[in-house]
Amino acid sequence: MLINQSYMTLVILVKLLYNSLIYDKNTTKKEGKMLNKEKNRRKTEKGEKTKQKLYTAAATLFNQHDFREVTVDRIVKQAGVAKGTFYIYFESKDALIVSFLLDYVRKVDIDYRAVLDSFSPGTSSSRMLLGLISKIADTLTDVIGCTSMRTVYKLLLADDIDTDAVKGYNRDLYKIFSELLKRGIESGEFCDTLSLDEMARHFVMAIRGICYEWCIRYPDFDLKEQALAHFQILLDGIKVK
Amino acid sequence: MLINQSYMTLVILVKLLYNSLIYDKNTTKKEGKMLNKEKNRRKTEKGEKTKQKLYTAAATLFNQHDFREVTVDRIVKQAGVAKGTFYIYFESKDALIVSFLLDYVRKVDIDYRAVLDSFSPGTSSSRMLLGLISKIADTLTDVIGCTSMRTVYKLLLADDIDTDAVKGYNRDLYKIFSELLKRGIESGEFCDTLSLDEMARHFVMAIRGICYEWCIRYPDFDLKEQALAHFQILLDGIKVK
DNA sequence: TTACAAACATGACCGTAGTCATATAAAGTG
DNA sequence: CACTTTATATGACTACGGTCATGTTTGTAA
Repeated sequence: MLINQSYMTLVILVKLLYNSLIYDKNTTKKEGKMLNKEKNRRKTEKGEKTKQKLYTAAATLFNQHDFREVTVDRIVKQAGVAKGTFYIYFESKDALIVSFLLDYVRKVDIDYRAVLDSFSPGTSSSRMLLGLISKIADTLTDVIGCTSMRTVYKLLLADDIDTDAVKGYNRDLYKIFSELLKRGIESGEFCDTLSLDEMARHFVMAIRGICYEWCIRYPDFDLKEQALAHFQILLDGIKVK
Repeated sequence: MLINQSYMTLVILVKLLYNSLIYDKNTTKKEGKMLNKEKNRRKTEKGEKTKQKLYTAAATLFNQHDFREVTVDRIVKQAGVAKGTFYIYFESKDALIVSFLLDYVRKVDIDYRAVLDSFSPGTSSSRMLLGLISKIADTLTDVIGCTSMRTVYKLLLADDIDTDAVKGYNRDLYKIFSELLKRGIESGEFCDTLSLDEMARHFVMAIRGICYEWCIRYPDFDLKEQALAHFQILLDGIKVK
């Protein structure tokens, strides 16, 4: 349902959506303590192995069933460990899902610059931006899928995610847009009444609004088509008249 | 926390967000059957009374505590009925929350036309639209509140909401935008490269994107300011050059 | 070796949303 | 009236996410 590796393209959008959303108990906890001698590596490795067992079990199940259908009990049973053990390595089921989605995204992630570079140098910034949007839409539709995005959006709204983590959640896409916008302003294509930062922020907001709409209206909503039309308006709004 | 009636303004946005999202088991079930003689009204009234007891109990608790803190057990205890009874009248706890929010919104809702009519006849459509956005932002910030909006957005993403219900969720705001856009096009202020329908759709999407951002970045996000800036861009994008 | 701390593991246990077989009472029907 | 149907009500029960006191293994240091 989720894995569909053949489609190679970029997934900036999703990546940024999870960025620093990941609060991996294990990693965080160890960061400060595991730089001891080599001796206790055996201890650590055992834990790491258990964590991996849990993760693998979960991943297997996630690929076969809906997130909701995969219970923690099933995961621990499949992994052959006790339930309590799960919570040694993962903050919550949600945290594991986020972790899983992030890993998945990493696999299909490629350098967005490759996409931008594929355009001939003379291409207008608008065109490049629309090209990027197009790619993102394709990836979301064909690789990530609506179900996963839904989960992401729900998790982002979860109360138990610390504010700081959320704040930096979209640095990446933000940066890309920022660069493209800068290019457009410098070439005199876009006007600079708004600061780069603000413009980029609005673009990120827009793309999330569209994605959200897609999530709740799926399948009666053509993400790519709507996204392109929407950004066309936004671009017209910032173009030099 | 939620009730703050002194602030009288419109809440189209939220209203539309729930519209037809409400699947009230009782009402739906009865619609086809309760048009019998007057005799069975006593039966119905008893049920209606129980439902009211539950609703009132829930409302009381919701006004004192967070939605999450108000458990179904607490509600039925306060109402003095058994747990199973709750599920006769409400599909789920979420459904009740949605119902509650909708009712709440109805209370603070006023005719949006009053707002639009408050502008002098010569006012540009852009200006009116921005005025509307401004009002909506105020209402969301001061009356509805971020917590409730968060809940709404989460519920919209819930898997167990039937697609049909979601589809028509934004008719109202859609209509308002549509009218304003029509006015703008007729006066030659906006260009008509896109159909009215599509333009309105994009506006609705935009406002939800901004609200979503507000929900996850709260309190470090000025909804009104950002919304106005965003719509300024969109308006520039559809203005006749 | 002994003692102790830290990592690792366990499963009984809890709170909560939601279900269901069962029961009762009211309304319709003949 | 008796009989059936249907709305109403119940609370024990299940499923699931998450917790915690307790126990076990492993590494370290006296």
